[in-house]
Amino acid sequence: MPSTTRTGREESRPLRADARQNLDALLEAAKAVFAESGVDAPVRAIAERAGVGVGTLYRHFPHRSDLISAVFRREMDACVDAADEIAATYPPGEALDRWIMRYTQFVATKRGLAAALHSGDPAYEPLADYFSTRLAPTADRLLAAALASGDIVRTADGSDFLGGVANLCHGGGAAGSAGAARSEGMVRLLLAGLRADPLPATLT
Amino acid sequence: MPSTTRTGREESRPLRADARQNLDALLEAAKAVFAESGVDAPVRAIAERAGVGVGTLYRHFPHRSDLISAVFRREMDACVDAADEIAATYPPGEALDRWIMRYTQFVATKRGLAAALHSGDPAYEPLADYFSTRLAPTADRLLAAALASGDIVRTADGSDFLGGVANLCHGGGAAGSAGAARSEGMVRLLLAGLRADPLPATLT
Amino acid sequence: MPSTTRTGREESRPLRADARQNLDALLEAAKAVFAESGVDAPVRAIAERAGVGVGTLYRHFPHRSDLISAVFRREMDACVDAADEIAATYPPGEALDRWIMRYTQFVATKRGLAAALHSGDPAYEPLADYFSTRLAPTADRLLAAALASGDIVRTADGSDFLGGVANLCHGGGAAGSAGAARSEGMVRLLLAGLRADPLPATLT
Amino acid sequence: MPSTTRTGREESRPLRADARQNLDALLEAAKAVFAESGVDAPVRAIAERAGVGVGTLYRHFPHRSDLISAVFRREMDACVDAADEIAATYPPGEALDRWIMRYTQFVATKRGLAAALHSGDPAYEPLADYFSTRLAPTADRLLAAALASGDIVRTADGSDFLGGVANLCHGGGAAGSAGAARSEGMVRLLLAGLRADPLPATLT
DNA sequence: CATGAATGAGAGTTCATTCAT
DNA sequence: TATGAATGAACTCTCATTCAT
Repeated sequence: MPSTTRTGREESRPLRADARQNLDALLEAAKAVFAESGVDAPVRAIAERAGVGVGTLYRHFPHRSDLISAVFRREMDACVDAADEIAATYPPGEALDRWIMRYTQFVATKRGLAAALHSGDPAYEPLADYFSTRLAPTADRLLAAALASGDIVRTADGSDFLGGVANLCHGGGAAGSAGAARSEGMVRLLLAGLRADPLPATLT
Repeated sequence: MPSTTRTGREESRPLRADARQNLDALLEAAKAVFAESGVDAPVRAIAERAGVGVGTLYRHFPHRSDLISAVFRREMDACVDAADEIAATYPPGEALDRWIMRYTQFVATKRGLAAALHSGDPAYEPLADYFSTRLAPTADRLLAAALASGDIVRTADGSDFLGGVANLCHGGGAAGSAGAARSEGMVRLLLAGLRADPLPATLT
Repeated sequence: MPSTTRTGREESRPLRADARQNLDALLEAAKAVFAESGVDAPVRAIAERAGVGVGTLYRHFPHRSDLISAVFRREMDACVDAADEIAATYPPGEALDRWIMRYTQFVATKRGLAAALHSGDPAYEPLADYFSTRLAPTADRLLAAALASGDIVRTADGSDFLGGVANLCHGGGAAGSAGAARSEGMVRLLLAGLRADPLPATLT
Repeated sequence: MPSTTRTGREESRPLRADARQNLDALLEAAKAVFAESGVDAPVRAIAERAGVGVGTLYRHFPHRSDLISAVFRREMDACVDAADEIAATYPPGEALDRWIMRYTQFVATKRGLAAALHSGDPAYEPLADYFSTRLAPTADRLLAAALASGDIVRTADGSDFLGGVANLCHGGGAAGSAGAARSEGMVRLLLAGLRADPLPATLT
């Protein structure tokens, strides 16, 4: 990998201190701007918020998708990390519920995450891969545990389930607290669906 | 229902035959383009697809929201109309399920519908009103009937429920049939949630 | 002249009654719209105000300049006609002043008249010709009489003088009554200039 | 006076050399285009003439009025500066005449200046203010001096007088040298008006 | 003749991206 | 390396003019 291009994904050598600072500032700024205006927000808004020039942004993140990926990955990591603690603290069913709620917090400020993942744009494949590699298995694990314990009676693909939850949260963020409450209700209903038994033939 | 659907502002004078044709072509084109590229697609793309000049589009639909509203309203009408027949044919629970599935077909190609409804842009209020006036009561009715019959044991606000279903379907359309299958599974799970009993305290 | 094109300028045969009515309505509407929005006002605004379709406007006045000319000519005629009466009633100097003031009324609502006349666009030549043939000689006559009587001590080319007065009135109309008062003061000063004697060498 | 005239909003940081060049090119181009086609000339025409992209124009002058103001202000400054020298060289009456003639040179290529000033558009208030603050007092000063010396026997509001002179010059530029001569004659007549004594009651 | 629907060139404006400094 | 000025494609919208009805 040449030293001139760095996507923020692989780092071949330590960044200079100031470069590191800029990168952090950019990630913070991007997170905030994405939450406010969605992932299609003007590049300039992000650079300004980070206090750097747009050129610097492009140096670190040649494509918009690189920035999006980097931002979301950081938070995916935090979300995944929370799963262990939750699983250790609560019984399987409750752990599932609680982690999903934790996940909704992550997803709440990610306007456009689902759209990006499903856009078909190959630029987002790394992000989708990361999702599949980290978040989906976590969901699978919690689902399996809850099913094994009998806390739920039906399961779903972790990736699909998380995708659904993410979708349910969208618009919710935009519409203020009332929208958030609506979203939460729907997520609860989805979780309830895992406990419904028996099910009419229509839904099988 | 008369066969003439116009710009949303009822006019008393009949349209000229060619104008009527253009209007239909525009609605068809808009529907297709919206499905492909979302409701923010360039105006020109729609006009070109309809085989008319942009001026013609603007004559019929001065604001983008007028076009969006017109397109969506036509299909909302069809969707609502389907409810009566379904309700007359199937027992309440199954009727609910079937109608929701019918609704997912409507929603599948409506990228941006939810975003528009929640955008807060006053231009979309008529559309939101139409949703509240036509679709939401239909859902409420079917939910109430299913609850009364015992086919479901819990209910939800019709508007919220439809919003949730719509959200679950997004991206599904974009990701091809696999995505559609995923969406459908999640919608089924949401419908299952209405049948879950008892529920753990966490989800109450 | 073929019967299919009629510029409003020459009329080879009597117009049908309804055509005549439309033409009058158009001239009235154009006058009003020109006064409000200047001679570059949208064609449609004029047609709508006249209660006719734009096609009708174009039938009578194929070019914008035709309409402008027709409108202005009517009022030029009225203005010229007023000169006789004024000249018969007042001494030469006062007659000049009073007629110029009458002329300012005509010019006040003619935003863009001067611009049109000086645009160099050959389409306005007929209008300029009309101006030279009717208004300018009237001014020349009154100026000559006032000079002969000694009421003024210096004269100017009638066409130039009227052009100057017209220019002085512009912007005045736009700025409301305060602007009109300013314009009037400047016109008075110009008229005063005809009485200044002797003049410093610089101004000769 | 520093040689750097910018967008009208004073900025503390020095412009980059190339930016500075572009800015100058834009001002030159705008001046030329305004003179040729008036202040409503297409933005693109100005950018092209300056050899820059439209984006560059918008960067320096977000609103058309900013560009107009910048162009006109440069020349207003030059015109005002000329007054001191003229006043120091000639007797009051002649100084007035000569400066007004200098002013007509400024105004000759400013199609639309008066219209802009009187448009009522708040965007032009800064320009109008500049006019009132710089040009009008200069005229007032010269008028007062000439009146005090007896070179003229009547005065006028400096702002009104300059406005009148500006109006007299319009169209003059467009109509070539003949038009310019006509305009000049009228301006001389206006200046003569300040010397007319006594005046008939009609003009008082 | 009258109508007004359709056309499409053209104007304004934004913003992703490049690259000179 | 960092900056932000410059670029220009892309988009929205208006309106003069034509022509089918």
